[in-house]
Amino acid sequence: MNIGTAAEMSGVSAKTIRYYEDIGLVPQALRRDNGYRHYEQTDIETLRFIQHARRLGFSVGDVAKLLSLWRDKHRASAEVKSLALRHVAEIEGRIAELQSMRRTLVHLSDRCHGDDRPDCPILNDLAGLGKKD
Amino acid sequence: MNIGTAAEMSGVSAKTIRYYEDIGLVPQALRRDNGYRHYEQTDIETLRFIQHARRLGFSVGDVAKLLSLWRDKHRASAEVKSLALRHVAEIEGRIAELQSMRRTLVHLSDRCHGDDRPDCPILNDLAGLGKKD
DNA sequence: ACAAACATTCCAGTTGAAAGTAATCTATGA
DNA sequence: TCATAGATTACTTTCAACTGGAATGTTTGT
Repeated sequence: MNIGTAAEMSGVSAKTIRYYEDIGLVPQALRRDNGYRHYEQTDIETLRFIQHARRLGFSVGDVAKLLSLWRDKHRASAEVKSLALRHVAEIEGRIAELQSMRRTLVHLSDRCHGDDRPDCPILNDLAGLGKKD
Repeated sequence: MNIGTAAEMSGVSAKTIRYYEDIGLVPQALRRDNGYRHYEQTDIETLRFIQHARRLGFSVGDVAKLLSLWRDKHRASAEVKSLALRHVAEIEGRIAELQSMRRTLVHLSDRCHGDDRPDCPILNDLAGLGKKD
């Protein structure tokens, strides 16, 4: 099949498939006589694998590692797990940061009247005038 | 004071202060005879305000709005609150995405032996072979 | 025969928020 | 006096992962 069909079947755009080939994430596709890239079912599976991993937030670099582990039938699952857990830790770090921001903002918003009055704890806090409750 | 001192006192790097001036987030600093930018205590307060808002994840664009609300002594706190709540909603959206990723990854990792065996539910799932429990 | 849909390569641009680099000028302290 | 530190402007580069567009070639359908 051609790249367009591969794109549709994998959920990875044609543009992105070429890009992945470019950066070496996927091997160079075989070419037909007309120069068109040619894809098999196994290529689609690879692209889907990539797509799933990307949706789970793995970086392209991590996806490359996961792909190579996937292809290595003798890999130790420990390696995969460790990569996944490192990623989980990173995600948790980002969540913690965001939650901390959220807590502060919610707290400040709760104490802001949100009406016509100019008095606003949110601005006061940003200005460093926040008083502790 | 010079830009270096202002940077130190505000927590915003000199480079970034110039950048903020460049994009109009802060007004152009007054210049001394030697061409050096000159900062007063009030400028530091502004920079700190910006720094705090940035740390809470507000975009530079939002910070500009917050700054102008801060300067407007007659603003309605409702406007500030609405901006903050919109930002909270955005943060919550990002948190939800990350949590969904995390849940999936933790679930998969839990079922991965993480030893020498090659069998790995994480890779199986990425490959689309995940079985539901 | 001809248009449309699809393919190719190659180069550039996008996003946001800075940080890096270079060349030059000014100030400060031993 | 000279080294060093800090300042200036003006560009360029970074990060990540694509995306857009131009110019051109190929296939498919009517």
